Amino acid sequence: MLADVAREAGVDPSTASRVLRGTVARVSPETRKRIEEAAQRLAYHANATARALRLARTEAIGMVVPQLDNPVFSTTIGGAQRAAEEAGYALLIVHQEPGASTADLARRLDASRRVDGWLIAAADEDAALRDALATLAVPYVVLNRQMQGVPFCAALDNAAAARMAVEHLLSLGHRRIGHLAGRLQGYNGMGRLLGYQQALQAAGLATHPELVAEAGYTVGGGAEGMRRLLPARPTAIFAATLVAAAGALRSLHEAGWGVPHDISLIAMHDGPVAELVHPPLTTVRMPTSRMGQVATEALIALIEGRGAERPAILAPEGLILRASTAPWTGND
Amino acid sequence: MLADVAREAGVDPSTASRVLRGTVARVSPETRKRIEEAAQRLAYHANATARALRLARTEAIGMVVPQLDNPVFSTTIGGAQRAAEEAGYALLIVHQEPGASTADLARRLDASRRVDGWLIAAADEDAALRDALATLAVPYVVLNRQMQGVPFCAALDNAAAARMAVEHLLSLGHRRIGHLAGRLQGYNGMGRLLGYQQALQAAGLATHPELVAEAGYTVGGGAEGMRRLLPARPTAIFAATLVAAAGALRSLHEAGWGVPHDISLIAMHDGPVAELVHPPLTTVRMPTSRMGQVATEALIALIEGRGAERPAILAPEGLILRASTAPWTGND
DNA sequence: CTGTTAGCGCTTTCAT
DNA sequence: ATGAAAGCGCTAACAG
Repeated sequence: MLADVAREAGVDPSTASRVLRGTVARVSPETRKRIEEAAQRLAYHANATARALRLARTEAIGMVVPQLDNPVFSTTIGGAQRAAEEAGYALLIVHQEPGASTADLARRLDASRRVDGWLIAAADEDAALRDALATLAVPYVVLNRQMQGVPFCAALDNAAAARMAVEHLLSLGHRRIGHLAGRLQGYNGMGRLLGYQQALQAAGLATHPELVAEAGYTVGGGAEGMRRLLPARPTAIFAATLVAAAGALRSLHEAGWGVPHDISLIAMHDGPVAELVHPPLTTVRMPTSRMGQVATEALIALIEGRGAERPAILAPEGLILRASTAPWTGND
Repeated sequence: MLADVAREAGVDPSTASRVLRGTVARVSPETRKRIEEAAQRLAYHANATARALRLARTEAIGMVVPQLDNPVFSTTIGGAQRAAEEAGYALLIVHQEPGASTADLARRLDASRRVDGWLIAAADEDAALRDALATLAVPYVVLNRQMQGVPFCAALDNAAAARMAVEHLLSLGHRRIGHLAGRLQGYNGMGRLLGYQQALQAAGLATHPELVAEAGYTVGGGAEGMRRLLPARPTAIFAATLVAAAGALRSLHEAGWGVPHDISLIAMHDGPVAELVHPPLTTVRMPTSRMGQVATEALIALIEGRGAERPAILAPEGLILRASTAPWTGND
């Protein structure tokens, strides 16, 4: 209790508060010293609840995530946590159950004023989400996608990542490059497809519809998509996600195609899974942790009235070369 | 604001509070109705901060986790989140950075009285953790291990899971069964080794030291451990974790041993990774989500003064049969 | 059955 | 430079 510290130092609580909060206070050095020592001795830490009530700021931010066990989100949380802690904020995680509408959940917590702002990492953009965001009483920031009319978004540069992946394959001599796409309706899936097309175009290659299969974000989808791509006889594949790539690996194995001997495979996103499969996957590493950090910093800026900058579209961190890609030597 | 609701309903705030909090209140039905309608109309939700200050309870619990991207922890968080929400508590995640001492982090938050209790999922038990726990001002519960003198622990029944795995291999006719162990000093690694030995013993088989290799919890460790096991010519392996199993798969592949043709492989813990590798792994599924749930319920009981029960040691959920195990047909 | 009163721990004018 | 006083929004005695 502050009162204890004040008593111990022989001053009024208000004076102790001034010192301990580091206000621009005019306090005599001796008094300051006495108070600081007393606080130290009593291991004083301000009661966050009382502060929050008085200041009308909780110094906590909430984060809505659709899945915890997806490395993309868990690393994003890591980045957010670090940035929050850095700025003295606590991070409250709200795991959005598959059923629940994204911000329905948040809304309840929002109304109870437990947090000063929201980080929203929604799986999908839908009208319901938009509506919910509009009713939020506190600032918010959207992660992992851009959305029109949202104060701040932090997203990955999907097109650049896709280009980087495809350019790698091109540099290895591949010309028939297939794409296992994410959801073609979604922000991220769309961006990756676009980058894939841009890279081919820049290399003077035509894009063939039969070289693109929507695989979604599951192993089964990846396996199934790969099977559909096989007849087109690609010599290399750019998979939109690690999970889809793992599925592709399975189909290729079943079909008797050796990786990377018969076909090269590169995936977007890096993570432990890339080293667990055989062969280990060459990937494009994305700054997911940074995305969490950037979003959190922007949110805190918003909360503290320092308006946020424009949306952050984060460039890929680079290629991680492993064993799943190799030069094309065959006669195509 | 409560005052608004009270005004709208033409009553005193205290009366509105009584009704809205569902206190055992003697309030006339009409008054109650007026208040409830007013609250509805104004979309009233109590300010959690003010409540917390008044009640000296935040209705939030904190959870310390060493890693977010480990499926064991992410599913545990999921279970905790559900139980917390069910009981009206918010869940505050504190990601323990590799460097930071487990509860050092918690301690700061603890002193600020942001949470009513702690869920501690520590990676390791050490003296520092014990000391830190002892200084906590609020109740806590330890997950993923048992610790002497801790009010409540929720852990997995490692021995039972190991027995289940080994018994499966035995039932397939295997007799030379190796074990890729976790950390042999750790609670979980030790329990798994014990169960492995128990199952062999129950089957009247001797345990051979050369059939056990400490692999830790990394791919590299698993690969390396498997290499050390090879000379002993096991016909089946029980791996303490999925990650170690994935590493083992790599070594086996490099050594030219076919799975499950030449050797069977079963791992503890089930998760997405089991289906990503080739062949898909047979596993023992563990109730990690339930562990989070049970721990949270016990913590809330502790917080609310209903003393918690004895430690919960959770039995495995069962065998998940995939393609990495097969009957032993060779001449051993 | 309902209103009055006090106070949770802190910060911030406003006085002195 | 420091103290006194008020109040953030809510709940729980205590009165009536």
